[in-house]
Amino acid sequence: MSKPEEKRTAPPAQPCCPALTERELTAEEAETTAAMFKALGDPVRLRLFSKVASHPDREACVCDIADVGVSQPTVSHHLKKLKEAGLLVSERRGTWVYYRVEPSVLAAMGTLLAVPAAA
Amino acid sequence: MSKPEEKRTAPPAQPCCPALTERELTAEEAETTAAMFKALGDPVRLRLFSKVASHPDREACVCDIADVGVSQPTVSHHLKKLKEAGLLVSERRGTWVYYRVEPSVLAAMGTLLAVPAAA
DNA sequence: TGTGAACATAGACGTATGTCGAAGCCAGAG
DNA sequence: CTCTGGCTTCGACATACGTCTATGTTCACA
Repeated sequence: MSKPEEKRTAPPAQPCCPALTERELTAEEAETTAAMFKALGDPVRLRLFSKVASHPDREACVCDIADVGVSQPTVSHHLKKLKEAGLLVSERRGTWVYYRVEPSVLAAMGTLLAVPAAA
Repeated sequence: MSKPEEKRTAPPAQPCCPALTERELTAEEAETTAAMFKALGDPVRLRLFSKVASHPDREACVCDIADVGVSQPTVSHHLKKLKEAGLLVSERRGTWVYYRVEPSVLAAMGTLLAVPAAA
């Protein structure tokens, strides 16, 4: 524990993987992808994400979404996690900070869960 | 039509939700839905799930998927979690136990992440 | 320049989670 | 019945996680 490990703030948002039903994921793919699912795996984070995602232009000021039943620092903490997972990006505009969803990542996850018509 | 359902600690997520971009989730919806994402939020579990999902007929014997770098009891533990989340169902056939994906749940999650063309 | 508002960071604390080895259960073969 | 192989459960442990309060930082405006 010596060097400050830097967390990814840039989206890994590649066409990361095929549909889960197509072929099994490699250990590496699983690591990356699981991180995204994990980010949405908390009720508070999921609500925050859906609040941002359902806002006009899919972006929202923190002050507009902060009412989720936990303290303000906790909200900030969760938004940071979502950002680190590449699901949101943030931008400061004067007094306020806006969070916006990364559509490519959303699409990638959708693809991952796509289930072919074959039954 | 209706067959005896097995016990789950997490309720089925059939009617669970609209797309995340459509409207914000209620606290209750978020709770249910987050549980599913959480289940896929671990690399080992995600690999196990993709192994089952990519097998013929989307089902596989434990012995076919157990090679994910952790001990066998740990594999069993993770499969149980996936089952509790409603993502897999299991069935014993003689000596072996088979796990199968629940397609409806997969589809529900896909819908959740669907991104409208609203750009 | 000072003050207040909006967010972020730091540190602490209790609980949940992932992992293992050992032991238990169940079904098939002798 | 006994033995053996496949899988689950049990008990224990270290770490990660979510939450809080207190404190920082950055901006707008008088």
